[in-house]
Amino acid sequence: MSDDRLTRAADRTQAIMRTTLELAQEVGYAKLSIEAVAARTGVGKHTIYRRWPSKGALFLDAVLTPNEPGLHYADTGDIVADLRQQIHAAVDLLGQPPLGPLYRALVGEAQHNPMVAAALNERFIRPQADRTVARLRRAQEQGQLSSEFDLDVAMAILSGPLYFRLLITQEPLTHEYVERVLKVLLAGMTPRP
Amino acid sequence: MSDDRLTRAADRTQAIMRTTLELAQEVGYAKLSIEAVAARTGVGKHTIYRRWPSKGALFLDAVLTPNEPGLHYADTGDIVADLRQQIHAAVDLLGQPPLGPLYRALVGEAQHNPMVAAALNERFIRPQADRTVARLRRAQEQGQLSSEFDLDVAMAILSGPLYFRLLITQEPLTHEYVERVLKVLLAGMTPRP
DNA sequence: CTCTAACGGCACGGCACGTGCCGTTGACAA
DNA sequence: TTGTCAACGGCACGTGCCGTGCCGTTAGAG
Repeated sequence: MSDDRLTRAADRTQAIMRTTLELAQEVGYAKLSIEAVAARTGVGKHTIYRRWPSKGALFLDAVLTPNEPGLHYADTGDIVADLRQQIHAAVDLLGQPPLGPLYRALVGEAQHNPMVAAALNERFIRPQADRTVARLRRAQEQGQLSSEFDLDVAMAILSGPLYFRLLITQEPLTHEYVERVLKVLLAGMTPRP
Repeated sequence: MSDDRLTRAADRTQAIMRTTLELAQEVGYAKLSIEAVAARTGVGKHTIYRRWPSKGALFLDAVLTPNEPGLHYADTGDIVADLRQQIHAAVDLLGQPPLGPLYRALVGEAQHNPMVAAALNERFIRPQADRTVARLRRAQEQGQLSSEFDLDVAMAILSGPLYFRLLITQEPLTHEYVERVLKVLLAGMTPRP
């Protein structure tokens, strides 16, 4: 079996990513070192550098891999209910530990490291945004939204204030807050006669 | 004159901050080192550490000090015109070099360093947000906005999508984009009978 | 004419980086 | 069964920057 080789390698990869998340939660991303990850995992530094080119790339993989499928996105036929469900799920996921602080650090690293920024976009941001816009488009085609309504901007208004709180003002993300955002968005969203 | 002492010290402070911005633009914030700033400024490292406790604090000061007054905020009596003027000024300031990339790096650092996050909030984010909400409140009192309209959320909808583009999707900040955001916001903003 | 604080220059120990080398392990092919 | 080979853990190395001492100098303050 050649599977054993691959399985052993995959196991090590998983173990390294687990240790990375552990250490990041204990000391913070800024003080995280590949040296420490290697030591705690019981692995040579080469084994890490063979898989990831930088601390940022390792951290990105460690944070995103367990959340790869992204947020669940229902289509119940009711666009308001679906948007509400989705934005509350985002608050639950990003607004609290464990993922919240890790995700904040990941976005922070993306500001310094273009490779991390690109990968974060492709693996998490864009798929999520695309699903939101697609759902909005279906609603628009069914006449639940005004036909001139700007779907891309609507998506940005759903996400932007959430990220603004998470990254800029650093106030807690609450369900009450996103509900207020949703309310204002809906005021400009419903079809006009 | 004791002024000479203070003047010399202030001159050195200015020179260090100038060099910091220079080097940050040349090599990026990630590769910026206090050692290099000291060397290029022709200054001992102590002289820097005496003024700032960390690279992050130095960078914050270097970026914000020249932009301390914040964005100009007119009150022409027309709330729509004022919001439009203000958000376009934000695009001009943050959407392009030199400040754009520096500001992105600053927000990134704030995700790893609570002191930087707090100072960024107090010196730039909150004053700006407060001015926006205050302007909205005046408009509301004058009946230009519905009395139940959520002013804090309106501010977040003005800022959030802008930061979302700047930090997350990293698409260029354009006047056309913020104009679309404004249009959607206004749809939920006007008074209802 | 001292006194003193801030200074530039230099050296230091410490840490993490990224990269070599070496001996070992274990799956696979001959 | 034996030989091959890639991945591995362990170790050491040179490098860069950290933050902090010390030392001699400089230029106002008293």
